[in-house]
Amino acid sequence: MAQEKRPSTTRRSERSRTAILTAARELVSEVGYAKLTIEAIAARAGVGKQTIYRWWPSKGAVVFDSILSLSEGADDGEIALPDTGDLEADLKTVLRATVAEFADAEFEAPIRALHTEIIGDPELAAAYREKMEAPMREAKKRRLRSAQDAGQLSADADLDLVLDFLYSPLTQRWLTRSGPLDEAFADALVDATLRAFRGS
Amino acid sequence: MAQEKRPSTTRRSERSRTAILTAARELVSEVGYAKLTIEAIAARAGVGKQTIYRWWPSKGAVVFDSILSLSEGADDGEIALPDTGDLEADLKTVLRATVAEFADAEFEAPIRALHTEIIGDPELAAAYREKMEAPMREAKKRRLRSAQDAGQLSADADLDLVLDFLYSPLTQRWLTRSGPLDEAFADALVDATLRAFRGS
Amino acid sequence: MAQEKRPSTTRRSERSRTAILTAARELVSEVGYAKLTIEAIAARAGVGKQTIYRWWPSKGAVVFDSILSLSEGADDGEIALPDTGDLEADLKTVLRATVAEFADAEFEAPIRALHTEIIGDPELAAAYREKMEAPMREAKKRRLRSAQDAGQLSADADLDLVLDFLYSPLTQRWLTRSGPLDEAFADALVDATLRAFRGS
Amino acid sequence: MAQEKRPSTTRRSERSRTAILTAARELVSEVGYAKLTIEAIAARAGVGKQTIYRWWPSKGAVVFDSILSLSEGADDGEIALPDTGDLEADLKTVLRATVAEFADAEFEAPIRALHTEIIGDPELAAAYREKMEAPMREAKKRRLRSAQDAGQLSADADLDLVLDFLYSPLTQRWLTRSGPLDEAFADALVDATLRAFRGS
DNA sequence: CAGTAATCGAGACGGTACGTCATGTCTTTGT
DNA sequence: ACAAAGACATGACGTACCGTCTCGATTACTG
Repeated sequence: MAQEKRPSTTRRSERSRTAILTAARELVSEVGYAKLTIEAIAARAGVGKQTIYRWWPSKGAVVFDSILSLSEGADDGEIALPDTGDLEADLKTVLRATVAEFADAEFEAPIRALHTEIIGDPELAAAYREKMEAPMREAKKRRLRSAQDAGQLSADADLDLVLDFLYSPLTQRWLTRSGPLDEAFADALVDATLRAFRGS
Repeated sequence: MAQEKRPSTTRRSERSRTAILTAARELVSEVGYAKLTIEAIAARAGVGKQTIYRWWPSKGAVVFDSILSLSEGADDGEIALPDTGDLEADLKTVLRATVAEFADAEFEAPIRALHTEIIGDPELAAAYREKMEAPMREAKKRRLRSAQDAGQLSADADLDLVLDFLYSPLTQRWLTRSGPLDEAFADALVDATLRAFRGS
Repeated sequence: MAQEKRPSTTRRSERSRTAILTAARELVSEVGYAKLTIEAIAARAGVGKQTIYRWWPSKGAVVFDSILSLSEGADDGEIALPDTGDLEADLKTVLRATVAEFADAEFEAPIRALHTEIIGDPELAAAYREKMEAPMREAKKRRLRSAQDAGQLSADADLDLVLDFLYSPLTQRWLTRSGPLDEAFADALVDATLRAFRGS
Repeated sequence: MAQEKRPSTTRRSERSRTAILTAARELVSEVGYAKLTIEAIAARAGVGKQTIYRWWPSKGAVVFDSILSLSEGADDGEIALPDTGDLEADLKTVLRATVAEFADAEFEAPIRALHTEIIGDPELAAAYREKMEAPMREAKKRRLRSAQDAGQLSADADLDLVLDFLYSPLTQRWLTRSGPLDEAFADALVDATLRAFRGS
């Protein structure tokens, strides 16, 4: 819960915390991030506004935690990407899955909201990278390293760069709705990326 | 001015229009997009609020026009990227220039503001693509086509995809501040992209 | 309207002003001054809170004006007390009327509210004296002067002191509910006061 | 301590009680009654809010007790007004003392606060009369009775009315700041009152 | 002298109202 | 006829207190 300043003397109500996070998630989906208000979250959660202000510094932080709380518990263990030995196939599977996620309004709305806020709030951006992006990025790198060991990827490839090539165009299209976001696109990204970083 | 609903009877005060656009640009730089208000723009411009509401549908549209007005007149003629015959060198020149732009707070702030709004406003996003991105994209494609003719780029390369590879990682890093944005990064993007789409 | 800071450029909505004053009067009677809130007044009047804050500096000022507005128009002409030639009878008539007013909850509540605020707000107290008490006090003094001319009251009696004797015990009993407030009391006040200030 | 509902099993912390009363007195003088808050009293007294709510029913009750506690111990014995045999002189002495009290901000502020609350709270008003006013009023009546015995005051004078004449104008002026509150005024009140109730 | 129960400081809680700010519309005034 | 000025109803902001409610930690009576 990087965004919260939890004091040591935690007399905090777990019931309220959960209700707030749930309300935030629901409301983002229903009215969108721009029209989301602290008052509406408080009302929906059956909570005083002060209880939100006491524990979160901003609307963005609440939404951040509301998303984070979805994957709670799961992130204790390490995330693992499929590893069938066939890098191309595995990457296409993963990117197609990402494409599917971006097509699901339920998942998409809160994350889009988060990205809106991230652009203007460096602190929130840092928290996002640390708590949400980093674990996934590490998992992906593990898969790529395995590919390097198998000679499917150049041994000296900059893995961060590889991931940028795979995911940035996807994310960009999703955020700006600048083009079709389908499996063909995902596949094309994998193909081109592998051409660029294939082992000699 | 795609965002404005200019009536046929244009009795519009050019003085006010300019003052509003200038005030908007200044204020975005000074206080950021999130804290930008119509009232502040009107006050700074010495203009009634109604004069803004009469001609622009939203805060985003004003900012959009305020950016657009910077490059006014220039967009009549065609933009042309350098073409020395050396694709790699030319692309690195161009991407390094983009990196430099993103480092200049004066230029960066309003465009960052615009991106914030674009994420949540599909209409504004379309206007952005049509009025601001498309001309640049076309110019870039012309340069790439020239490279295809010269055999420096695969003849069947999807040029939109090539541009995505070149620019998406750059834009993504800039927006999310997720890593250093320097010339080395620009060069690496060019190198990898060319590896992926080099003519056989 | 001593409490309002009416600017010269009065673009003020008379409809709103009246609605606010009426709502204030009603609410004081209904819930009492202590539980009266600006928000409730605004809601009842169908008015934005800002419209109240724009024109009145405090809750007390609104209530003050709401009372004042009752007697509006009437205070242009001079108020006159009955003058039958019989001072004792006339004073008893007037004091009995005051007693009756204090017994009427509709009239009593707002004035009691005003007194609560007056104790703690010297500025409001001054406005009260100037706008509401002074005209009545003058009218009473005129009657007393007529009595002096008729030799029913000592020529050198301090008329302010006479009025204090007549009204202070009445007001005090009313405010603190420290004793019965009836016609007998009113009569006793007149009798004793006349004994003290009767012409030799 | 009429306002407290002291249980038989008094486990109550005398230290806390005193700290609360002292804090209340100080704060009324510092910020005035209207801006006095339970939270501020608790904070200043180094006491939990509940400790106040446990023992007092209202803010007014705390202030009431805070004033009452000043004169603690003294009220066991009977209060006696000076009795030199000269009623006029004695009354002037006493009323001048009252005038002096009202001029002392330290004494005046809490009592003014109390009066504010008394106007709107009949229960508190009753407690005030019983615990604070009654003993003084009795003492004053004893002095007046002594004057009746000495023939300085009409034998059938209503002593409560006499006291109203002496004190109401004084209290009224003090509360509403409607005029100068000086020794001349005190003397004038005594003179007029004695004229009204002098023995034939 | 231990057990136990009420009281204590502390402060989180669901609320209400505060006074301010900005929205987008409407009205007045000056030019 | 416009535009500046700005009042208006609306509604969210973030803060201050309300009175209630846990929390341990004293504390002082009782068994």
